[in-house]
Amino acid sequence: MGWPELAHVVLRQAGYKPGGARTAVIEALARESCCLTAQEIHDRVRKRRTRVGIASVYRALEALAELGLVHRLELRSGAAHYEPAVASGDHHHHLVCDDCGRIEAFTDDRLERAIDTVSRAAAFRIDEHDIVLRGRCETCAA
Amino acid sequence: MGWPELAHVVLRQAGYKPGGARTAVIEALARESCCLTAQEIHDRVRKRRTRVGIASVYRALEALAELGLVHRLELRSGAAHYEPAVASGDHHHHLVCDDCGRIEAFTDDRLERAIDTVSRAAAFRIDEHDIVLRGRCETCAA
DNA sequence: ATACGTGCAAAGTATTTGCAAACGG
DNA sequence: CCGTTTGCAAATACTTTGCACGTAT
Repeated sequence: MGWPELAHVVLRQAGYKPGGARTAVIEALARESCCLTAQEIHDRVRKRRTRVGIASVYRALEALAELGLVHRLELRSGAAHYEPAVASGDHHHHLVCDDCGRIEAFTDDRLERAIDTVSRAAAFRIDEHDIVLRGRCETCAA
Repeated sequence: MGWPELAHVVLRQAGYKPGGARTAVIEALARESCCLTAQEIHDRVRKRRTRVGIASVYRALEALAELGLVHRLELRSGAAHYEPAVASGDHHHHLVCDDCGRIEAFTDDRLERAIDTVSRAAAFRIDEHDIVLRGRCETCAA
């Protein structure tokens, strides 16, 4: 089962009824699986379906984030970024260029294990983690 | 040399002239070294010095962040949080309760080493990293 | 004297909310 | 039918900016 199907199942189980706007948001997220802002999602959705309000995009993203289906990232660019939260496999984190804003994904097992250990030892019941490395990309460093 | 003194030296070297508002912001940050919002800093500064504009607080924080003297954290609470960036020693990260918003600091050497390794291997020239673990605090988990 | 720092008010931007109409079961 | 979802517009919250005045060198 792909992520969009999973999203629909989980939403239904949580008592949400299917609606055009939310479905379109899910499809847009599935199509480009990394770091879209609400505006970017809105733009993409509008290309396929006219008359979609940005408020509906925000509402859809809020519901999806609440259910753990999308991951919300604060990358300091002013607007939040959203991406599908995949159960396992391509769990990743981000590099951000402070100069040009370029965003790149990376994965690292050792880092992940260290995070797991800390999470288990913590007083909080941890169920999510955000890691962002900042600096300059190859181009901007030159 | 403590952090406030360091901040003044670095600011002067960068061409900034001393001014009352910025000095007050530095003192406020030094007094409570973890996670204050611009509003909270403004409130604290006003208790000691009347007639300080929130704009000056933001301007001071921007200058300090630019010079690497304060660390800016996006914790999803709506407002950004700021804290002194200490060279070494008590470099730390944060646990955030998604329910009540409680913020707690933690440190972990193994995690830090893993981050260092990833940073060195990355294509970007990394000079900063943000790590946030999210979940429920002891109280809210119950 | 000159340029930078500051307070205030206004503007800007991302996000949320209220409400009536459209929609789906 | 009935409650949920949606689009639109207005409201909100945080942050930035413009400008005249104060302040330090």
